[in-house]
Order: sequence, then structure tokens, then C-alpha cells
Amino acid sequence: MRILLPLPLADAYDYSVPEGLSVAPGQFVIVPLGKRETLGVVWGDGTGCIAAAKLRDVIEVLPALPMADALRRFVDWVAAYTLSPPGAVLRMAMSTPSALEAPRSELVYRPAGEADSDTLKLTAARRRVLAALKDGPAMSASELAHLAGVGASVIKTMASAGLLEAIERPMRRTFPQPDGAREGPTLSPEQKTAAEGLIDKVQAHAFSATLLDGVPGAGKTEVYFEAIAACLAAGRQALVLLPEIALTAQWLKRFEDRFGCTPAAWHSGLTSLERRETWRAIAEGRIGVVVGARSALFLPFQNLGLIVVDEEHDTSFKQEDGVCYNARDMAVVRARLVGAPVVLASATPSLESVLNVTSGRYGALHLPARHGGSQLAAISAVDLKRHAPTRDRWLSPPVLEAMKQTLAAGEQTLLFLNRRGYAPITLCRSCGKGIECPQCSAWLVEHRFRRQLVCHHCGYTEPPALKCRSCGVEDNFVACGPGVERLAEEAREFFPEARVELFTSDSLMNREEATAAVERMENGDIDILIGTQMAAKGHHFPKLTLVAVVDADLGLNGGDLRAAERTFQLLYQVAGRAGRHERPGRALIQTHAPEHPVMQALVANDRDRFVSAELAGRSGAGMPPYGRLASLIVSGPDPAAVDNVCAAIARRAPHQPGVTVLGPSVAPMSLLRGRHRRRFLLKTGRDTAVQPLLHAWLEQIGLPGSVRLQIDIDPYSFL
DNA sequence: CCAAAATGATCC
DNA sequence: GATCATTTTGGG
Repeated sequence: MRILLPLPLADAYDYSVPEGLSVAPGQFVIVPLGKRETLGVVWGDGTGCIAAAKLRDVIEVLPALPMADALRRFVDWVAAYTLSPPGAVLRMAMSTPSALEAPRSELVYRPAGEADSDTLKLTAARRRVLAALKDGPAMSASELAHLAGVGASVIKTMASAGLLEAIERPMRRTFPQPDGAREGPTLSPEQKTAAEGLIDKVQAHAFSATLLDGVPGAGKTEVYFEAIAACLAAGRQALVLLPEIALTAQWLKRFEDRFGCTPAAWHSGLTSLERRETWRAIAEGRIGVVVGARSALFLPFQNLGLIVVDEEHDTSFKQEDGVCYNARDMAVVRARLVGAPVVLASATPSLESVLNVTSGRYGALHLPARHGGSQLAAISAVDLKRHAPTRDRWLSPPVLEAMKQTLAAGEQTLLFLNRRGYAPITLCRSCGKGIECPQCSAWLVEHRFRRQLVCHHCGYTEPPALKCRSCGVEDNFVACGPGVERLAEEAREFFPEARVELFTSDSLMNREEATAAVERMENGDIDILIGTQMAAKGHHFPKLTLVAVVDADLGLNGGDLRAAERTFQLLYQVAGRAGRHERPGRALIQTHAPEHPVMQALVANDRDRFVSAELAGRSGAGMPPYGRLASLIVSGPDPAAVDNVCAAIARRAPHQPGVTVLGPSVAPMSLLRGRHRRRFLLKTGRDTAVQPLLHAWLEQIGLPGSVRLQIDIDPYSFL
């Protein structure tokens, strides 16, 4: 039998099956590997490539439900597409090995049928116990004692007297079932039409991909909730993928309002017990709806009937390390393999999805209006060249004036700045040098509240410097540029009477603290909220009427292919936070380049024109979504060894029409976690199969142990 | 000269 | 990913 192990091996291994053991594809097994034993999955029949005498026996078949055929094909597909070892992909689908062990069991009690109740003394307490069990499921001693209001000893004596029968049952956490039949909110006519479109797809029980496109606040969530309700009604499971930071208490509350309970959540914050119980319940089909971050895509659904990818444009769906994959694209693949519809929802769809709609590969549903009649925020640009803030301040006079008015009206302001910490660079006044991370080519960022210097790329921290490392002069540092902490300082200085709070994705803030801050904001206990993109995603604040983007140009520099697209998506989303309910909102965007197409499109509220212009540019340059990219990153601690490998790769670079190889060049982050990095970029036409090309190219490249070659198909970040 | 530490090959 | 054999390094 061919067994795939969750290890980064080139392929699956053959094992023999001992007499008396029956093994079927998909089953989880334990096999020997060298000196140890490992978990694996039966992948198919043996290949016969290895001499029968060399094969070792499968040790044990685990009692867990086998991995579904569709999931195994998905693992193979992802491995082939991303050029990763299949075992490395399997590892993502086996993230919770403890869920495969036999579940612990408990004793539960039910009335013993043959007991002669006349001859036995039935006290009031005993009667209550029997009443509690009447027509209901068997219960554990503690449950039963609690429900009947008796002591645990009563249950014990009844069991030994033959009044109750004890049965052993695997311990299972029960998950509340979302109820799709509950009355939903009243939908607008547009929402209703879109919802019916999705319900049709769900009921068709076949693969389809649909882009659900609507302005912020148009009610996309309510629309796909109807699709989930239809999926539940059909007895199938639904998966909702959200960017990790968009899985907020507010989202869960909306779900609960619609379905009567919160869905099962899958994210990095679960305890191992929660992971194990959730994983099992999904595999056994006891969970109807799962909401999770990208890793939820590899969960063992028994009966998947719908996948929703909300905020489909969000870059956090792209995994950049290990197996590089885009969960949005792979969600489409998983849906296809399992024969289910997938819904991609966004107010600012990615250009990839827009093109897929134009070319007819995806269907599209549009939600034009803002639900509830409120208007989209009026967006205006503030030209920083004309309205410069004072020295070492970052808020321009027009923004300060707007904040003043908002405060006077008793409404709330969000200052958006995608920069954590106090200041992005700390310089020595004497020699002019900045403080750098020892393992990355990046500045250390001062976090004043934590009293630390932090590298945002590798997590390295050190105490605030006293002496300059270059010139040795003491205590002569100057913070350069704004971070959210510094902005908070400035806001407090201008508005000493206002209640100012920070909202960032810092480790300083855990989930509960973030939820509490959101509640204070909802209750109007905060006047000015200062935040990174964490504040912009997944929240709606009724009294928020002013959004000011402090540095709109931040994402535009750096020569990234998607810089304009991403900046547009982010700013559009941030601006959409203002004035969602009955109050009109406005958004002010501070920029040095008000003439930039991104700013023009935002001010004119003309998303479609921006998208067409951006698409035209990409088409002309043969870039995605019209062309394909693959990035190769060669990295290692020794720059000379890295350059050697690069030379070998360059020598074998493919030469064929329609294929361009750029590089090697020093990667934008030339040093990351102590590794020097070089990059190649492979650019091809839309219909070139990149994988065979890369395979043939890189097959014979020998890598010294310390040098790593990472392949990223469809790269997003160009770091 | 030895021993710890880094590197590389192999696992079916 | 883990293990074991082999090579490198560095300290005396």
C-alpha cells in the first residue's frame, strides 16, 4: 500500500500489509519510519518501485474516520500546483493528530428495562432521576445528578440496584446547531435577488464560482447567510473563510442573530482540546457551519456543500511560508473537487476575480445600494503639499478642523495609520545612523508603551538603546516619522478633553482586550480611535462619522505590482467605516499625490474606472491576472553560498518564447531572520503551465544544506 | 589530538 | 521532521 506521511518527503512510501489487517484508501495508519513510528494516510495501491523484501509492515489502523477521497485529491492538487512535497500539504490537513486517537469514553446511564420497579423502593429522588431520563438520551452521572437535583451517590446505588443501566460511550463535545429555518432579517429587493441566486447554486449541488460584489454596508453578509441557510437545509456543511482579523465578535454576533448560535470557529487561538473536538465533529458531520482563517480550508468536512470566502481580495489569504498558497484560489479548487458552489465576497474584488467574471469563468452578483438607505462616506483628499502639518506633527489643519467638528457633534473619529509602534525609525542625532535589526535589513521600531525596540519582520526585541551602536554617543536619539502611538500622543495634545484610544494588532492586545475596546467604541466611550488595519476590518461603529487616513501614500511606494490595487482596496474599506447608519460620514485622505489615480478614483468614488485602468495597465505589461508570475527566493546565512546557487539557477534558466526570467536580484528584504536573500521572477503568458517548466529547470540544482530555495506560484508580496 | 558542532543522506 | 553517519571546526 502507498502511504503518504505528513513530512516534507518527495513522495509517498510503499508499505506491506500484514496478514489479518485490512487497509483501505484514506485510512489513518501508523507505520515505521527508520527508528520511529509515524502517522500516515493510505494513499492508494503500492507502486512496486521498491523491492518487496524491503517493504515494512503497517503497524496499526487507527479507528478514526478515513480521509475523504475529495480531500486526498485536494492535497495532491495543491502539492502539484505549489510544487510542494505532498506530505507537506498533508501536514496541513492533519494539523490535529490527537483527533485521530480513540476518543476517551465516559459512562452514561439509561433506565434498565427489565428492572422490576414494584419490588424496589422508589424514593422521590429515584423517581426524579427516572423522570429526567424518560424518553431522553442517556446521560452521564454528573449531568443526571444535576438535572434531577440529587446527589451522585443516588445514581450509583440505582445502578448497582439494577434500576439504571450504565453504557460506555465516547466522550464528545456537543456543538450547537445553527438553525437556518429561523426568521432572517428583512432583505432589500437587491439583496433578495442576490440571495436567491446563491440559493439556486447551493441547491444545484454542483461546482460553481460566484463573485458577490457590493459596496461596504450593502449587506453582503446577510446575502451569503441565506446561502448558508439553504446549505444547512440541504443537510450539508458550510465553510466561511475570513481574514483572521475580520473574525470579530461583531461578525459572530451577526451570525448568532441569524442562526441562533455562534458557528464553530477555526483559528490559531484555539486550545488543543478545542481543536481536537472541533476537528472530530467536522469529520463526523456534527458541525454545520465552520468559520475560520485560511487553515480551515484543509479541515476534514464530511459533506461540504458551500464555501464562502469573505473579503476575497484580502492578502492575508496568501500564505507566504512553507507551502505558499492562496486560500481564496485553493477554495475554488476544493469546491470544484467536492462539487460545491464557492462564493467570493468583496466590496473591492481582486483583479483576478474581476477578470474571471469578465471571461465567464465566474458568475457575478452585484449589490449596488447601501442597505438601510445611508450613504457612502464622502471621500476627499487633503493635499499635504498645500496643507502641511506643523513640524513633527502628522495631522493637517483640515483634518484637525474636521476632528474638532466631529468632537463637538458628539461623534467619533478614526485615525488610520498602518504603522505600529511610536515611530518607524529611530536615528542617532550625532552620527545620523538608524537603529537596525541585527538579523534583518529593517529598522527597529520603538514601542514606547512596551519600552522596547521591535523588529516587525522577525520579532526580535531589545530594550530601548541608551548608547548609539555606531558612534557611542549617549541618549541622543530622535524618533522619525509617525507610528500609531505617536499619533495618539498628538491627538491627546490637540484634544486634551477627548477620550483617545489605540487599537492595534500588537501582542500587547489580546482578544479580550480588543473585544472590550470594540465595545467601548460601540458604546461611545471613545471619541478618537487610532488604529492600524485591525481597526478597519470587520467592525461597524454607529457613531463613527469621520475617518482620516494619515498617510495614504504608505503602500504606494516600493515598486510592488499590486501597490495601487492594494492601496485602493485598503483605503476604500477604511473610508467605508464612516457613517454607516443614519449619520452621514466623511473620509479625509492625507496624501502627497492627490493626482495619483488611486486618490482620484477614491475621491470620485469610481471604483470601476480605477479597476479598468489598472486592468489595462496589467494587460499591457503582460502581468497578472493576464500573465503568470512565479517567484524563487534563494536564501541562506552565507551570501557567497547563496550567490553560487543563484549562478547555477541562472545558468539553467529556460529560454523559450513567452517566458521571461528576471534575476537574480537582491530581494527587497535582503536580510531576513539572519538569511541573505536573492530572488528570481518567472513571468509567462496566461496559458503557460508554469509547474512543468519550473520542475525541469530546478530539478538538477543541488542545494547545500544551509541554502533554501522557496518557490512561490502567484506571489503577492514582493519582499 | 579529541570532541563538540555542523552538515548531509536516508527513511518505504 | 527525526535520526544517524560523516565532515568540519576549534580549543588545548
